[in-house]
Order: sequence, then C-alpha cells, then structure tokens
Amino acid sequence: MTRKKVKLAFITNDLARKATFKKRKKGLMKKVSELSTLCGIDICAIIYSPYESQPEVWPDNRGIHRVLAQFKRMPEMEQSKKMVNQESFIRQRIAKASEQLKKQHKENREKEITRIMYQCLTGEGLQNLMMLDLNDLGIDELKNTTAPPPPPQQVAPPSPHIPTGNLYMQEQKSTVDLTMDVMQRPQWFTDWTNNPSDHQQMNSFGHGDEMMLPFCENNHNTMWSNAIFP
Amino acid sequence: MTRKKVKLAFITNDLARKATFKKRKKGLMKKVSELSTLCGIDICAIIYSPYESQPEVWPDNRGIHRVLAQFKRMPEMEQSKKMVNQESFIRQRIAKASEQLKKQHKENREKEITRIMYQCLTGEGLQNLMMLDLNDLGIDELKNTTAPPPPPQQVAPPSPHIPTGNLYMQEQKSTVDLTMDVMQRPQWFTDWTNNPSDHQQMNSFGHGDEMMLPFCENNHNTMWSNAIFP
DNA sequence: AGATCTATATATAACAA
DNA sequence: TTTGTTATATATAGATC
Repeated sequence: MTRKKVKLAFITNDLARKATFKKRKKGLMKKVSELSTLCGIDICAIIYSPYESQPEVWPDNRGIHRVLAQFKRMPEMEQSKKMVNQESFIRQRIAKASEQLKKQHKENREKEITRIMYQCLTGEGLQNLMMLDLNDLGIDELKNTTAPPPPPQQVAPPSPHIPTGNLYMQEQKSTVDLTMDVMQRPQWFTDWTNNPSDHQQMNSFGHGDEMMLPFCENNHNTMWSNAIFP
Repeated sequence: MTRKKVKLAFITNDLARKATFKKRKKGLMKKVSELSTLCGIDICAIIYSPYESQPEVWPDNRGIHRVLAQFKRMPEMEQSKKMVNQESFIRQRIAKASEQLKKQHKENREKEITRIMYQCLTGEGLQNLMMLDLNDLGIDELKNTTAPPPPPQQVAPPSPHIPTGNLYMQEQKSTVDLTMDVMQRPQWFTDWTNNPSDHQQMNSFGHGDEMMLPFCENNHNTMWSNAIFP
C-alpha cells in the first residue's frame, strides 16, 4: 500500500513496470482531460508502449491532428528567429541545393532540345530519338502511397546526425549524352548521389529510426525525386 | 485549502483559471516525465495556452520530434486496416490521380517530341522552338522554405471538409499546342485546376486553419506542382 | 506576477482475491 | 489478467504574503 516513496528510475521488474504503467497512464490521461476542460486549452498527449501496438493518445484522433497541425507550423517561425538548430541548417542546405538543381535542370533541358534539333537538322539519328526511353523520364516516386512500412514499436535511442543518406536524387537515364553535365556537377551533388542503396529503400516507403526532416514524413524527398531530370 | 471538490467544468474566473492552469500544468509535466522514466516509454505532451505564445512541450524539442515522427507513420498502417477515414480516402484519390498524371505526362512528352521532330523535318518553325519558354518548365515550388507563416495562436474550431481547394496542379504554359490534351483531361483533373487563387497561396507557404493532408505540412503539394508538365 | 502554507482531494504501490 | 483494498505519497484549491 504505497509504503515506499517511488525511486525515480526505470523499474526493472517487468510485472511491476507494466502495472505502474497502466495505472499511471490512466491517471495521466485523466489529468490531461481535466486540464483541457478546466482551462479550455488545447493539449495533446501521445504515449507509446510495448504493451499496445498503437500509440495511446488524448484527445481523439481528430482532435490530436488539430493540435499537431498547429504545432507543425511552429518550427517555421522559430527558425526565422534562431537560425542555429539542425532543422534550419538542413533547410538552408535544401534551399541552396534547390537553386543549383533548378539551374542544372534548365541546362539539361536546353541541351536536350538543342541536341534533338541538331540531329533533326543533320538528318541523322532519328531512329535513336524514337528509342528514347520515355518511361525513365517519368515520375516514379508518385507511387509512394502504397507499401506501408512495418509497424513501429519502440523507438531507438536518439542518434542525431545529418541525414545525408536520405537526400537522394534520381539519376538521368536517357540515352542523351550528359557527360559534360556529370563533370560539371558540384560537390554537394555527387555527395548526395553516391549511395544507390537508398533508392529502393525510399521507394518502399520504409526507413529506419534515423532523424528525418521534421513534420514531413510523407515528402521523403519526392521533391528531389520528381524535380530532377523529369 | 482545497476544501471543495473540483467541478469538472471550465473555470469562468480568469484569475482562478490561470492559477489552476499553472499549477496543474506543472503537475502534469511532472507526471509525464515520471511515467517516461519509470517505464522507459516514449511519450510527449503539447500544451497550448493563451498565456504563452509558444506551446509548452515535453520532452524537449528534439525528443518530441522523435515521438511525432513515430506517430506520423501510424496513419499509413491504420489505413491499410480500416479504409474508412478521411485521410485514407484522400490518399486513395491521390494514388489514383497519380496514375492518371503519369500517363498524361508521358503522353505530353511524346507529343512534344513528336512535334519537335515534325517541325524539324518540315523545316519550319525552328524559331518558335527557340522561343519555347524554358523558365516555365522548371520547378517553381522548390523555393518553399522561405516566407514563414503568421504566428498561430488559438486554433479555430474544427471544420472538417475535403480540401479539394488545396489540390492544385500547375498549368502548362509553354507555347506548344496542347489543345488535344486539354480536351482529354478527365473530370478529376479539371475539378482540381479550376481555382487559380490557390496558386499564390500555396507558393507563399501560408494557409488557414482548414484541414490538410495529415503530417505533411511541408509537402503542400510539391508533388503535384513538380510532377505535372515539368 | 509569483512563493508559501495547509487542509483536503486524488493518485498509486503493494498486496489480495 | 484484471479488479478491489488500503496505507501512504502526491497534487492542489484557496488563502495569505
């Protein structure tokens, strides 16, 4: 009968830990709802446990989405004030790279059309043009809504690192000669394209527990994949 | 001296409400941290109040991002089980539309190249080709990381509706004749392209309190914008 | 605005059925 | 495994500083 003052540390006894979890979770959710009612404020709680496959949340799913949608907007404001956190750092990298990417895209486009026109003018290689693999110029990443990931259980201990492995760009696959372009690719580009194994991983919508761009799971770089050499 | 049992209702007295909020928030956060420590589980809490401009969260920002990232993955699993909620409905629409989009994109590509070749062969209109506006073929949406939205305060009352207004596609702007393509556009396409006012809104990264695609604030349809007629 | 006090309400650890 | 009991720890309403 609670004769001991709780020691604030992980409860090693599995049974006791589970019992404590259930009791305290119940109490906590009650407190959460009380605070919301008494003070008329927005609040949400999300609890993961090994005992439930789904996280237990307050309030209901719709309500929590409302609160989260509100929360998701915050980092955009924060970073405009303090520009030191990792998120803003990555965002800056993306912004800069996007500019490069846009230029590159435009260049490639120009070269491709120039080349087509040149071949037409010289009257050679028309058959080659017909062979141009249009499938590879498409938008492969759009099928991302399929293939749900395996159910997440316990999250791994935090391992903060720059997710360079996640920043992937699709390679140009057409038969158009792009040797010049490849040579001109700046360092940031080649850095992010050196890991082909990420491609499949990304398309299957699965990923590990590594840090990712906050609040935008579903984009997982469709921006990149769609934008380059489309 | 707490002689009254609390009535579980909104505290009308402003002063009392604020006092209660402060005390209970402190207690709640303590409970949250205790539960996390004692049972070694992932948990987060987000509290909005009129008394703080920023939401008060547990754990710290990094930790909460980790938990939220985990949470964000959930809908993908859920929808594979129960296919009845709004999110999955929208996702299905997107998946289906993406397929159509891909075909359309491929068709346009084929027609454009065919036309270029035809013009080259007949020896006419080479000047027109040079005038092709390459800027409009680019990737405008990539500059989204600028222009933070206005600070959110209290969230508006929930107004659930299908965000068709948000689903926008960029119009083809090149001088290539696409009359045939326009005529062939299915109903879903024209439905989603009839509201030009949404364009600017989307590019400026601002939006109201309307429901949005869950857990993916930042994509706000870059998929669409980049993918169509690139 | 907070800090402290204190009586009471509430939560819960250990045990039992 | 859950439910109930109970002694004790903890939270907190209302007052005061």
